[in-house]
Amino acid sequence: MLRPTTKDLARAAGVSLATVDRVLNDRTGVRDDTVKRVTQAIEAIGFIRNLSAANLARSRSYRFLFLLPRSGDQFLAQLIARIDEAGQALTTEATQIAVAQIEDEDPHQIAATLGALDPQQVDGVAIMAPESPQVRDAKARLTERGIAAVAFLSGQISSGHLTTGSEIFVGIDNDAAGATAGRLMGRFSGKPGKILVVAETLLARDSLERRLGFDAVISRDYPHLTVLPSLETHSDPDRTQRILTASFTSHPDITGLYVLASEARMPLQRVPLSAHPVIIAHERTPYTEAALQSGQIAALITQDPGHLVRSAIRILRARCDRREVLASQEKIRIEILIRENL
Amino acid sequence: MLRPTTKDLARAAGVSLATVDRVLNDRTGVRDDTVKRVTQAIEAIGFIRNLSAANLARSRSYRFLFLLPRSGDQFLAQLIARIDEAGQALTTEATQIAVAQIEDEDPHQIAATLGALDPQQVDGVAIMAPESPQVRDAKARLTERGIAAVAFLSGQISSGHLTTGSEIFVGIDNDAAGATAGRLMGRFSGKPGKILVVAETLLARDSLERRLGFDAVISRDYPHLTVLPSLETHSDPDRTQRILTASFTSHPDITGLYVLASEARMPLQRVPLSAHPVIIAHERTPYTEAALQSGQIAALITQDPGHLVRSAIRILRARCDRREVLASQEKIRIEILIRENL
DNA sequence: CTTTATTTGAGGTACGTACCTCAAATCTGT
DNA sequence: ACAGATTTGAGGTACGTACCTCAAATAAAG
Repeated sequence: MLRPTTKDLARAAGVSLATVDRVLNDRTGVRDDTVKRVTQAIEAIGFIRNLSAANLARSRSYRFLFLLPRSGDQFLAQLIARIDEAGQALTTEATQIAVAQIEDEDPHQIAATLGALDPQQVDGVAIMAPESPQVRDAKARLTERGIAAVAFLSGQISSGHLTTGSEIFVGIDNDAAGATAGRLMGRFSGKPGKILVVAETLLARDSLERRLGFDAVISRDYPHLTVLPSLETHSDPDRTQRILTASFTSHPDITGLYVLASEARMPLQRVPLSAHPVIIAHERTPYTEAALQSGQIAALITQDPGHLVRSAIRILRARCDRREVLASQEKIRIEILIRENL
Repeated sequence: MLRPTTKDLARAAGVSLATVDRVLNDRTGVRDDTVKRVTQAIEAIGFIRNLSAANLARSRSYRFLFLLPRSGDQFLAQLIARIDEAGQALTTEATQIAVAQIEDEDPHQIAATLGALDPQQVDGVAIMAPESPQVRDAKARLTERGIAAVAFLSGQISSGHLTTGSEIFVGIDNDAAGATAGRLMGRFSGKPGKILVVAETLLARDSLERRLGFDAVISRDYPHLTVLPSLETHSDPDRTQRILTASFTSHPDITGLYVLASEARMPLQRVPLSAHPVIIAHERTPYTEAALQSGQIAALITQDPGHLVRSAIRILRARCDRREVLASQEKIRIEILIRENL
């Protein structure tokens, strides 16, 4: 038996096609008990709306926007590449993907950009922006105006939960990611020593959470290792050079280096050749990949940009269709990359 | 501007809708130069066939079959669960998924099952069966009869390639998976010692390849570790008990245990409490997951069953639609699982 | 230049759903 | 029981494509 159609549903509910249509599309002017009869019939015959046909009929298309920061590293470039790729692949399915980049330092501009989005032109937004009251507010108003939204990679209220209320977050649990790095650092480090932690900035919530997860594991299970206070590069080569040289000089017993940020290129180039620390970094980029291949980096903790992008898109589509998402499919894995499983 | 339709295409090519239809659907009775005019117009205006509408019009549905072995462990159970889940999720998209289990020991029965498939009733098959001439033959004939096929998890001609000719394989590179296990074993093992390798059987190609990859890394980079000859459990508890006890007795310096098969439950229960080897196993099951949580297992090398299933389905669909697949999206990752990134 | 074969065009129906209009049926309050 | 409002039904058109038929146009053969 084929899937029941609206016709079958009308017959089963003992109403006309027009009424079925009214119920299915939340139109007014249907008595409550008639609605109930139809919804019961839906259950009874297992009616499932044919979304393809529906989208065809209303000539609907999904227009999604990825709102990304302007300043970015290779990881951001990867993301954009994956977004474009997904956009290509989805033209078949009436889905258009656009990317907009904004200054990440200015919450007001982000909020303004979100506020200026026209529901007539955009159906959903994936927002990669640091959490702030303005942004949260703007996001809430987006939903009111019928634009779907997901927090993309940053901006989550707290780690460890896929959703906070109706908020959806696409990305990994950064605390767990840090713990993963910590565990590997512990297992890879045979002898006692100090561990240097380098970040671009500790203002970013994700870096902070990773550091916390990292410390928790090291201090609990690897007492022979000491984690030094985080160094912040602020994306400044000179500064990076200075603080790293100073650290390696004052701590000759550095046996590990943990790079919190995705931009591992700069710190790694500054590591003295004499020291051979166990290096663990985040995110896969052409540079970190090469460093992993060459043996300079021991392991990478990553999240697959392709998965991130596709997950965000699936969630936005589900939101637009008022469908539930399969949470199990949307959990982004914390991946461990070594030379052998690149 | 919206996506061009067949009407736009007809206008652009200077032909009628009927002719466009003839060209698009490979019907006979169109002059070569007319075909060329249409195909050129397709390029020129960037026409993309609306697959939803096409499938609606021909009321097409995709019916796929997963052919799995009968005898199986928890990993197989996971696979089946994911297949059912995917089937649920895809009812929206006119895709039906069925599972059939056959005796894995008998290539003839597998070939016979494949041969008996009716193109009227099945559009594609994902085959999880050991490689054999009969099966390969039957698979070739499937394609001739218009049924799409992918090798699922086993049966690949050789590792390291996604495709061999037009053959598609869904699964990980087992040699690399073994190498990954080897690298972790090496890094996790501080002091010299012997490593025990346990498999269900070494007749299975995947176990063999994993072992080779494992050995290569250990012998090249970790000379202080010695890998003992593989032990085969043959799924026999008594035998497992016997050979493991014997091994731990005759080699008191066993510092590592590598479990090749997905069924790690039996060997792990037989490891003497006195020994505290670094244990690395394959596949995530309720049992291995618990062992990872408790700290008995140091790391798991896995492939995500959900990804495997969805990849197979995507490939089968693409085959049916005569589309190309995005290779980058279909590469199954070799995942490393530790307690922190479960 | 016919005759025949091949190629093309015009038009229709269908898929399952959305959305519209108008008339008919049913329910309100009095 | 009636006017008025509300609810329902019947029917149509549309989305983009597939697939069918029949006639008209064109090409190849005699």
